[in-house]
Amino acid sequence: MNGKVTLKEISQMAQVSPSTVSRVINDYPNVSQAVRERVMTAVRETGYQPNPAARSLALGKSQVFGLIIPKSAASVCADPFFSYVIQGVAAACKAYDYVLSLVLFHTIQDESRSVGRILSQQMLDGVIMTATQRDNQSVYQLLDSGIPFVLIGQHDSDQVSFVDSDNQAGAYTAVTHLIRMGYQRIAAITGPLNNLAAVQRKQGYLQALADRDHQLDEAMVAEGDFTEVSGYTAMRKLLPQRPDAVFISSDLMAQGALRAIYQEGLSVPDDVALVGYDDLPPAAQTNPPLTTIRQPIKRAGQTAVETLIDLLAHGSEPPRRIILPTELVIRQSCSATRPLIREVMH
Amino acid sequence: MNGKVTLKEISQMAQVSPSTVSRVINDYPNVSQAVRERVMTAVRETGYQPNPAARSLALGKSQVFGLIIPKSAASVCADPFFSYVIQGVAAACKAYDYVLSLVLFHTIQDESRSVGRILSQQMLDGVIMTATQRDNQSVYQLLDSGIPFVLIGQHDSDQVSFVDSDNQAGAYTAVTHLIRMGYQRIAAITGPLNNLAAVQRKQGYLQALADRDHQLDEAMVAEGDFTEVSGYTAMRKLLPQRPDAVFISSDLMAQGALRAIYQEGLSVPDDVALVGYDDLPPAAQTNPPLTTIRQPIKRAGQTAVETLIDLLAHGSEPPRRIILPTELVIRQSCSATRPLIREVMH
DNA sequence: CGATATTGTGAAAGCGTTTTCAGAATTCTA
DNA sequence: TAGAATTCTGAAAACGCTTTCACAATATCG
Repeated sequence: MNGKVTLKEISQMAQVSPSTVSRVINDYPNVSQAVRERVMTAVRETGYQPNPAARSLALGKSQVFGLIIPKSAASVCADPFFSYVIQGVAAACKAYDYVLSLVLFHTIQDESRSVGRILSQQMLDGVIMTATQRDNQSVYQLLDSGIPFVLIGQHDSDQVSFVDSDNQAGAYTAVTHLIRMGYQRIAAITGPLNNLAAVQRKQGYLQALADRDHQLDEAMVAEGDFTEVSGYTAMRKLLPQRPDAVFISSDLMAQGALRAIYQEGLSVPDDVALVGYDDLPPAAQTNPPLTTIRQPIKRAGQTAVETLIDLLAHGSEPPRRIILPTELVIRQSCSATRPLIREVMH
Repeated sequence: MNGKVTLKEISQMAQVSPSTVSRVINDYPNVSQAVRERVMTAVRETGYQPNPAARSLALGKSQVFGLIIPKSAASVCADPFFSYVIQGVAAACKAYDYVLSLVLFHTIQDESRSVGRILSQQMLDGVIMTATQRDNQSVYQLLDSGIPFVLIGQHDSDQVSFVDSDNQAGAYTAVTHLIRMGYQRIAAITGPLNNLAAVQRKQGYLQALADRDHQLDEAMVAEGDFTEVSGYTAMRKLLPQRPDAVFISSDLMAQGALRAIYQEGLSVPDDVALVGYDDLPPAAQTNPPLTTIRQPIKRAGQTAVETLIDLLAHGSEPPRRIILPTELVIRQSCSATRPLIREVMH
C-alpha cells in the first residue's frame, strides 16, 4: 500500500509546516487541537510511517541494540542456554522499546573480523555479547570502539560491564550438597577451561571439597565443552574411577553423562548421583530428573539490557559488575535416602 | 575511541571533496591512485566508519531483514525448532551481507498491534515470519504494508510467498512406514489444528491409513500444540485405546509421549512404537532414539532469505511457493523385527 | 487597556551519506 | 599537435526527519 509517503506530503495535505507534523507525530505539546487533528487524519489516511533511517540520522541514535553470540552454529542450536539468553534480551528490548539485532558468529575467524563490520553495517546504540573464550579479541574491539557494551558472563579485563551469575558459589553449593548427602567419591565434569565461567565453577567444586577435607583426585576431573557429546565422553573417562557422584557444569553435559552411565548398565542415582548446572527445562525431563543449580538466564538477559540503558544514560564509567544469585534445585538424580543408608552402615 | 568522525572530516584531512571520499570508500573506479591512498590513510588513522543511518537514508535501503517469530516466550525457548530457524536465517543473512533483526512476539495481543510498530521503528528491507495461527492478522498486515515478505510455513492466502517442507508427504511416509512394519492400531498426536502444517500432517496420516484400507478411529487421534507437555497429555488420552504405534507431529511432543508411556510401565517400541517429526538433535538422544521425519529446518531458513532477496530483485509477483522435501529417518522407536513376529503369529 | 507572558506556527539549518552534473585535467587519435 | 575522447574531481542537491529560532497570535496581568 504505502511505504513511501513522507512527512512533507503529510504537511501539504494538512496544510501545515513539516515542523508541525513532526511535533504532532512525536506528541509534543504546543499544537492546537484543530491542527493536531488535521494532521492525524492525514497520517491515518495515508498510513504514513516515519522513515526510521531519517529519524536515526537526525536524532543521532537508532533505538537498536545488538546481541552478539560468538558460538558455532551447532552449539547455539543444541544448547537451550542461548534460546533463553535471546529470549530474555528480546523481551527486555521490547519492554524498553528497543529493537534487537541478532548476530551469530559461526567460526572464530569470522569473529574478530566481523566486529568492525557489525558496527558499521548498522547503527547500534549498544551491544550485548555472551561470554567467549578468555583470550578472545572481540571484547577489546568492542571496548575500543567506544560503543556502550555489556557482557553476559565475565571477562578478565576489569573495564567491561557484565552480568553474570555466581558461578563459584553455585558450584560450591552443588558440591556441598553432595558431600552432605554422604557421597565420598565426587567427580566433576567441567566446561572448557578457556571459559571463565567454567573455571569459576571448577573452583567452586575444589573449594567445597577442600572445605570439607575431601581429597582432590585429578583423575576425578574431566574437561568438557558444554556440549552433550563432550559430557558423554567425559563421563566415559570418569567411570573407571568409580565415582559415586558427579558435579557437571551444565545440564546438557549431564544428559550426555546420563547416556554414558546407562550404556554401562549403571543406574542414577543408585550407582552414580548427578548434579547439573543451569536448570533449563530439559533438566526436569531427563530420567531421572536432574538435581541442578538454577541460573536465572532470562533474567540475566533482561538485566543486561537494563544495564546497557543505564550505561547510555550515565556513561560507562565505572563499569557495572552485576552478579545474580543461583539456587539449588533438588530432584531425583541424587538420592535423598543415601545419607540415611550410609549412617546405618557406619 | 572514534564513533563520530564523519566523511566530511576525512575529506578535509585528505584535501579532497566529500564526493571523492565517498567514491573511495565504496570502491568506485575513476579515482586516481594518489588520491585514493590519501583518503585511505585518513580513514585508517581516524578509524572512520560510515554512518549506517545516513547511508540508509541516501540509499533508500538498510540491508536489514526482520525475522518475526510470533510465539509465546515459553515455546520459543523450549522448542529447538526455533533455534534452527533462527540459526538458518542468521547464517544466510550473514552470507548475503544482510543484518538480522529479531522480533519475538510474546502474546497474541502483542502481535497485531506490533507489526506496524516494527516496520516504523526500523528500516527493514524485508521480513521473514514463521507460521502462525491460520486466522492471524499479521500476515495480512505485512501483505498490506507492501514490504517484501516470506513466510516459513504456509498460509491460507495465496498471495504470500512461502517456504515450507512437504508436511503431508512427510506424514504419509511416516505412517506408511508403520503400516509396512505391520502395526495395526496406529494412533496420531497432531499439532494445533489452527496451524496449517498440523492440519497437513494430519491429512497425511489419514491418507496413508485410507490408502492401505486401515480403519480410522477418531478416538485414536489426539490434538496437541507442539509442546512437550501437550504430547504427554495427548498420549495419556490415547493409551486406553491400546495403540500399538503412534505417529506424532513433532519430536518434542514425542518426548512427552515417551514420558507418559514410561509412566505406565510400558516399553517402546515393544508395547508402543513411535514416529516423530522434525529430527532435531534431541530426537537422537531420547531413549530409545526416535524414528522421525527429517525436516530441513535450517535450510528452510536459508531458502527464506534467498527468496526474500529474489523478491527484492524481481518483485513480489507472482508469489513464490517453495516446498522442501522431507526424509524418513529410522531409529529404534519402532521395531524393525516386529513384522516378522507378526507374520509368525498369523 | 497597554505591557507582558504564553502558546502556536513556519523557515531554515542541520544530521552524514550518495549521486548527478558539469567542468578541469589528462590521455588518446590522426 | 589540434581536437576528441577519456579520466578525474568538486559543487550542490537530494534522502526524510528533528530542532532551533523567530515571529505571530493569543492569553494573562496589574
